[in-house]
Order: sequence, then C-alpha cells, then structure tokens
Amino acid sequence: MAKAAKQAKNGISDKREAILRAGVKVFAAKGFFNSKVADVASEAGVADGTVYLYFKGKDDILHSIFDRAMAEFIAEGRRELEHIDDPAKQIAKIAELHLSRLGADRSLAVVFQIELRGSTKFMEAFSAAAFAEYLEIIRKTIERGQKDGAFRSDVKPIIAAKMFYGALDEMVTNWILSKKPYPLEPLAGEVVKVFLGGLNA
Amino acid sequence: MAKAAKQAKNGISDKREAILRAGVKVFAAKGFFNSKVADVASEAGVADGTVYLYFKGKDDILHSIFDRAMAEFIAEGRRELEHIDDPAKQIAKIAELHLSRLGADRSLAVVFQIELRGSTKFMEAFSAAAFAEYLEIIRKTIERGQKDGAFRSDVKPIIAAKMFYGALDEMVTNWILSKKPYPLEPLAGEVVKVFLGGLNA
Amino acid sequence: MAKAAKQAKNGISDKREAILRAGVKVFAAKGFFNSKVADVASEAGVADGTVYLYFKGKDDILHSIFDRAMAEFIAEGRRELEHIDDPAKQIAKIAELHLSRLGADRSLAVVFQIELRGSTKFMEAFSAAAFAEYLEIIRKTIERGQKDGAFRSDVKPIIAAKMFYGALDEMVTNWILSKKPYPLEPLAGEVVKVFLGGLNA
Amino acid sequence: MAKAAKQAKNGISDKREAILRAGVKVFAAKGFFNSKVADVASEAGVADGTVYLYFKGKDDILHSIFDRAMAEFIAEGRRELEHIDDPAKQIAKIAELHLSRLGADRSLAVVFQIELRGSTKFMEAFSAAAFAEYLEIIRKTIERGQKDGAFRSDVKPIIAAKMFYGALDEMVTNWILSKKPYPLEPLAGEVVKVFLGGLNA
DNA sequence: AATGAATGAGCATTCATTCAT
DNA sequence: TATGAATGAATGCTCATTCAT
Repeated sequence: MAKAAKQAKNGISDKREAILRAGVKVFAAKGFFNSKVADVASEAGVADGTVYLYFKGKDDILHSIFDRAMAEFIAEGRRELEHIDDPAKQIAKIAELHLSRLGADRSLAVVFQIELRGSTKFMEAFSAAAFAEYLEIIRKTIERGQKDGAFRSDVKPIIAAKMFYGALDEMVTNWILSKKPYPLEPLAGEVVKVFLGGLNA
Repeated sequence: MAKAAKQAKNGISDKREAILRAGVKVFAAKGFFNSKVADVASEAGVADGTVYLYFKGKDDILHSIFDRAMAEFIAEGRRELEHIDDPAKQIAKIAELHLSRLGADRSLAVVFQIELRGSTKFMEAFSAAAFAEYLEIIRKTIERGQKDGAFRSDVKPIIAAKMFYGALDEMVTNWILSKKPYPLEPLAGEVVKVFLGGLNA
Repeated sequence: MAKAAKQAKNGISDKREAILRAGVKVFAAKGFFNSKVADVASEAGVADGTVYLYFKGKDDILHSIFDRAMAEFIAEGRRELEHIDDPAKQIAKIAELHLSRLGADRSLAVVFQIELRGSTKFMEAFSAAAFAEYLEIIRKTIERGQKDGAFRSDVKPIIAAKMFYGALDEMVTNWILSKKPYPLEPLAGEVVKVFLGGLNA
Repeated sequence: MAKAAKQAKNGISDKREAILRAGVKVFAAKGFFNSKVADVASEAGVADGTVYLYFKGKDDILHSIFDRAMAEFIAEGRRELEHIDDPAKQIAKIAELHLSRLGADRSLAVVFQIELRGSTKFMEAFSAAAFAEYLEIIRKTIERGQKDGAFRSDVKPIIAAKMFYGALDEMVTNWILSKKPYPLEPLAGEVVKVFLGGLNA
C-alpha cells in the first residue's frame, strides 16, 4: 500500500490519535502533573521525541484532549437537539447526553472533572471558549422555554443554566470519586425532575 | 515581655497563621503546582526552612488550608442552622452562607474551587471526610423536609443534595472565572428559588 | 558512520567510562560526601542529568568504581598467581601486585583507602563480597604453605591473612597521606620479608 | 551545693562529656555524615544550641572524640610500657592494649575504624598528630629491639611499625564488620607471634 | 550557661524538551 | 517521519549554625 493511501486509510494521523488516547489514560491514572511525557509516549507506543512532532508540549496534549472531546460533545448535542422542539425534552436530552457520554468513558471523565481543573490557566481557557458554548446551548434552551411560557420567567436563564450544568457536573464528580461503581446515566431523570419541577411539594 | 503575654499578643502561632494565609494567596495566584515553597515563605515573611517547622511539606499547607476553612465553614453552618426549623428556610440559609463565605474571600474560593481539585489524591481526601459531612447536612435537611411533607418524596435526598451543592459550586466557579467582578451572595436567592420551586411554570 | 563502527570507536560506552574516571578523580580530590554530582558530571564533560542515564545515583558511582576495580584486581591476581607454585613466592607476588596496582593510580588508591571506608554501609558491602574473595586468596595460599610444611602450622591461616592484608593496606594508607611522594611498590619486599621471616633475630 | 563545688565534683563539664559520649554512640550507629547535630544533642540530653557552647561544630565533636581517646590511649600505653624492658614484651603489651581497649568499646572502635577515615581531611589531621605519636612509640620499641640485638636489623623500623599497626588495625576492622560476635583481645597473641617470629617454618 | 525557634545556603534528582542521526 | 540519548533548568527539603531570650 502506498504511503498516501495508508495515510488516507488511517486518517490524518495514526500517531496523533494514539497519543491523545494515551494521554487520557495516563492523565486519568496518575494526574496531569504527575504524568511524564515519557509515560504518555510509552503508552502510545511511540518514542518520546515523536510526541513533539504532533504536539507543542505536555500542556498541548491536555488542551487537545479537551478540544477534541468538547467539539464532539457539542456536535453530538446539536445533532440530537435539532429534532426536538419541546424545551423540557431538550433539557432532558442534554442531561442524558452529558451523563451517558462521560459515564461511558471513565478516564475521559476523570480528565474533565479533575485534571482540567487543576490550573486556573486551563480553567480560564476552558471557561472562555468551548465551555461557554456549551452553557450557551443550555441557556438558549431555557430562554426558549420561557418565551413559550413553558418555563417560569422570573429566573435569569443564565443562572438556571449554570445551576443545571453544576448539578450534572456534580453527579459526574461524585460518580468518579465513588468507591462503588454504579451507572451514571440513570441519574439524568432525577436531575431533570428536580430541575424542572422543583423540590417543593 | 512575659511568655504568656507574648502568646496572647501573637496568638497561638504567628508564623503558622502567616504561612497559611500566604499559602492561600500564593496558591490562588499561581496555582498549587506552580507555586514554590519559597514563594509561600517569602509571602509569609519567614525563611524557607521555617515552613517545615509548622508543616510537613507543600502538600500539608494545602491540606491544612482546606481543613481549617472547612471546619470553620461547617461549624458556622451548624450554628446558624440550629435556630431554624423550616427545612426550606434552612436550605436558603445554606445557600446564603455558602455563597457569602466564599464570596468574601476570592483567594480562598480559588483554592477551594480550582486548586483542591487538581489532584485525585486531594479530591479523595476531600470527598472522604469534610465534604461528606457538608453534603450530609444538606441531605438531612432535605430528608426532614420530605418527612414534614414540605418537600416532594419521589426524589432521593442524596441526589437532590448533590444537585444543590453542585449548583452552588458552579456559581462560585463561574464567579471566580468571570472577568467582570460581581457580588456572589445575591445569587443565593435565585438558586434556592429554582431548586425549591423548579423551572416549570 | 555505521553504528557498529561508532560503537567500536567509542567502546561500549564512552560516557559511562568518562563518568567513572571522573568519579575517581573528584571523589579522591574532595571526598565522596563533599563531591557534588555536578562536579563529577562536569569533570566527565557531560550534563548533570546524563549521570542518571548510566548510574542510579551518586552512591552507585562509588559502588561501580569499586566493583570494576576490584574485579580487575582479582582477575589480574589470579592470572599472575597461576604460574607460581611456591606459596612464599605467591605471597611475594600478591604484595607486589597490591602495592604496584594502587601505587600506580593515586586517585583510585584514595578512593579505596579513604572514601570506601567512610560508611559502614559500603564497608559491609565491601567486606561481604569482593573483599572476602581477596582475603580468601591470601588465606588459601597460606594454608597451602602450611600443608607443604613451608609455613609454620601453629598460626590460624585466616589470622595471618588478615595481618598480611592489614600490613599492605597500612602501607597504602600511609603512602597516600604522606606529604612527600615516594614509590609504593618497593615496600612489597620489606613487608614480605617481615611477614615470612618475622622480626626476631 | 555551691556551683563551684558542683563543677569540681562533676569535672570541668558534665555537658561536654555527655556530648562526647553521645557523639560516639550516634556516629557509630548512623555514620558521621548521616548523623545530625540534633541527634547528638538529643542523645546527650541537651538543647541543640548547647552543643555550640562546647564545640565549634559537628566536625569538632568528631575531632574531640579522637583527641581525647587517643590521648588516653597513648597515656595508658606509656604508663604500661614503662615497667617493661624487653622490646618483645613491649610489642606484646601494645598489641594487647590496642585490642583490649577497642574491643571493650565497640562504638568507639567503629568511630575509629570507620568514621574517622571517611574524609581525607580527618585522615590528614589524624596522620599528622596523635597517630604519628602512636606509631612513633611502636617504631622506637622496634628500634630498641634492633639495638639490643633482639630484633633483626635488616628491616626499617618504621616499615615494621606500620606493618604491626596495620595488622592490629585490620583485626579491629574485621571484628567490627563481623556478623558474629567474638572477643577481640585474644587475637593479640597470634598477631605478636607472627609479627615477631614470622610465618616461615 | 542554656535554650530551641529561626535561618537560609546547599544539592541530588527529575523530566520536558531538543536535535543529530 | 521517527528516534531516544542527551540536556540542564528547576525545586522541595535538610540541617548546621545562630541568637534573642
């Protein structure tokens, strides 16, 4: 098989993918600061120096893990929400996607919940870009619900959106830290029930 | 000056306090992993070696910051909640305390929201001990409300407690990362309104 | 240049050799405890970190110096003694080799006589392994002489062996510490004369 | 009891003695470089700072241990040898004193055999001063024996003295490093027998 | 004389990154 | 592209020594 053909078959790069996957695994297992570039390279089956052909440095690996996952996450979210009109059902779908996605990949969840928060630098980048977009999707959904009259209007949509995100986020963090394994996705229903209906009888 | 008088004047320990305060400031500004012990010592106005007379190491400073703040936090919470009977009002008080406390000390909030989460090791300690106690206070309040008939009973109290904590937590994290300053405490009312009353019209 | 050619030119390892030689020089000049790894690296013409590619740490350099020299020492001893039958002549040859070898490399002698004794840890390792082998060679030679009837039999061979070793060892130590330089090897004859013939007239 | 009287009763200083004794114990147990001044102070039952009222520093403790022991050693040697005329009997007495003295205090022996040799600095001081005096006593004894006609004259007295010292020294070192305990003093007779009579039948 | 809290210089080791091959 | 040997900057911690009390 010609080189070009092989490239085409394997996507832009075999190695870049392998390094990203290795990064998720290693960072989740040992923590970002305690992980060595050599660990990631070894896990990916490449030489240390090869990492620098695909990434600027250790930080860039973490950054790229986040970027790629978040892009996929948002794309999938938009795709799934397109076909839903009812804002309440959209909220339910977001919860379901959020928890099923992270619940399906514990290592990725650990990187998202723990490692990405270990530095204000990352948090700021996180906050500034893709995270804002994610929150915006939730906010707009709530806003639409308020315009429809389905949701109460005496609540600022951005606050409600953050609450919803925070609630989901906490479910994931608790799930990661829990000593006993349990399925994460089923919690989506509970969260949505309280978020939409409130706690009062 | 007599020994007792000096003690009284300086508190139990001048230096330990100074180092803890310096730790909060430095860790918040530069991140735990990027902070040097020398930075903390210098900020506290003591020699590098002095840090090791009061703490086992860099980790122990972070740990101690958390322990002390959490103990105060929980003690204040219990004290304030004693005089309140209505579970809904207790929930409101918790939100108010949570946001006013962290809203009053941005550096401490940064350490709590960002630095303490940067390692699974700390998260596990965090989760295991004091955090569990905090969550338990919320859970019991909700449970009481359910027994009273004030809160709906088709929701697991622990899930609702995590949601509530997650919502508050997200308010704090967003507040920290926000480029524009704004008061944090006023958000307590909004959070409680949605949590108790739900979003549906 | 082909890999094999380079290997041949550089020997198995250029750097490892250079570091060992530098270690002997630096340890002899400043003492093991007062030598910095950076001193050894600098003397060897490599970066600090490179030392750790070839040795586990500072201790391991000292250990390796000893192991290599002792192995050579013993190998040479066995080789030379093979062709000699007379135990008295073997004793003479041992003294000659011992003093000529150490007398030819003052730095190595310093490391052997001074630095290797600075810790019970090293002394125990020293005693346990190669040193015991060296002493055993001497002991067997004496034993053979006793069986031949050449040596008196009312002396325990192991005691005599230790005495002989101790006498040679003291010659070396005094030679090292002496302010005036003098050749070490010629003392072999004197030592052997007294050891074999005794002091009494 | 008046202060002066107490001083008189306790000797020049209680504390100095205590620190020296503690030094021997601690240095023997952990090695000079691995011993902390604080360890010695604690073992001596004094505060860290007190050590510096009696000694210039850590080095000075080791130095003083050596000086005091060596002075006693030499004084005792001279005292015992005065009453002996026969050089051969004097040689026997030196061996006996050397081995009985060090054999009676394993910690002191460890400090002498191991710790004092860990640095060329100490070895040079050692060599220069008291050790030279000790060797001189042996040398003169041999010289006298040669003049008497009791000892052979074709051997340089200083070489023979070093041999004798080296042989005794090796007995002590082996005794220290031996895993099995055995009495040291009885070896004196063996050493003297070989030294005086030689190994040849 | 005695204390012991405070000091701060000193150093072995790690590991992200480079670059000759 | 890929390698991996080599680099060298960076830092947490120790401990001999000081000095105010």
